[in-house]
Amino acid sequence: MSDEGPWLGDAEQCVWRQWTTLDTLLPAALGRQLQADSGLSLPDFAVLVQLSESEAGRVRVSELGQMLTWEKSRTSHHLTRMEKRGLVGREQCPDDARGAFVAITPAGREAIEQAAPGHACTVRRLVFDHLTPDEVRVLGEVYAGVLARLAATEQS
Amino acid sequence: MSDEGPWLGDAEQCVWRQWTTLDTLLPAALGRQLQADSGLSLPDFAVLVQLSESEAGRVRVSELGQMLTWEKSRTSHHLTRMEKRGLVGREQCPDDARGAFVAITPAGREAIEQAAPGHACTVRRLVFDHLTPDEVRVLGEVYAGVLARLAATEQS
DNA sequence: AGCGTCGGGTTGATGTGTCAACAACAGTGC
DNA sequence: GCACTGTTGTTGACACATCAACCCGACGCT
Repeated sequence: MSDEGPWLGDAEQCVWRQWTTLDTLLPAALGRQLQADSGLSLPDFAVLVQLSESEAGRVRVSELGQMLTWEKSRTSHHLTRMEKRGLVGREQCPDDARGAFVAITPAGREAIEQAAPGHACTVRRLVFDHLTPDEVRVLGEVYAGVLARLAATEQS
Repeated sequence: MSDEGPWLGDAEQCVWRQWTTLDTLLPAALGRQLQADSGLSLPDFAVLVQLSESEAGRVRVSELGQMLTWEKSRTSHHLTRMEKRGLVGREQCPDDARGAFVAITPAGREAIEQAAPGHACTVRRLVFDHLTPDEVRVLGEVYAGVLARLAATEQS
């Protein structure tokens, strides 16, 4: 286990393939359900969650990017698409003339309120309903560790 | 836990956000390393792994799609891009005139042999080096369960 | 043979994500 | 005031992913 060569051990190899497969299939399945159910994509949903949880339903664009851990250009592009569909709107920032707010629109709020229960249910059905509290705890610890190492790598 | 409402519990909610964040950051980090190191993308690498592990370095296109759990059009589009860069080649199938083989080229083999150690090392550094065998085991069980439920959902 | 259906694979349109370059403003120091 | 630097956000070009539509050869039927 964890020997010197560059390669992964058998068990690790196996888990890693499951990991990448899941990375392909799970977002695809969740996205299809969400799309069919409410016309939202998974990224749309993530944006609307953050906005609807925020004070006055609006946040600075960069702040939204940090909450989602999205690159700034990804954020900008996606907001442009969502704005075109009337889910969010951009507003000027009084304090900082180069900045901007994104605000959820009534249509956006309605979309997410209609979409959320079904989405949460799908997540539970596919993932959490069959997990023990202990497994959830281990997942949380493992993910926290990987995220910490990622953060350490980024800033170097 | 796992009560009646459609929502996730606190611990589950937290793990789910970690999960989606990881889904954003981990492939991005791995992809950047791979790209900088060898000019390959993560999907390129996945294709080349399958091909280099296959007999004679070639497989049917649909078989490759199944190994990667990719949609057929994704497979086709990606092979077209890789073919343009000389990493793989398409060959006719003698048994079935509508079918096709993909084969790894010498350039493709060289690319993956040069890229693999660094990639494996990054995966170990970010993920596996800090995991106990027990955590790896739990991950495997959890992922297997989710994959099974996904498979069950697909065909319904 | 002729016909209908299925399956393998490609294509085009569109949505999504990344990088590099840029425009515009803020903050600091002179 | 003026340059310098850092930050906010947008844009364009390109890689990647999905869906629906399609082509064409295989297979089964009569």
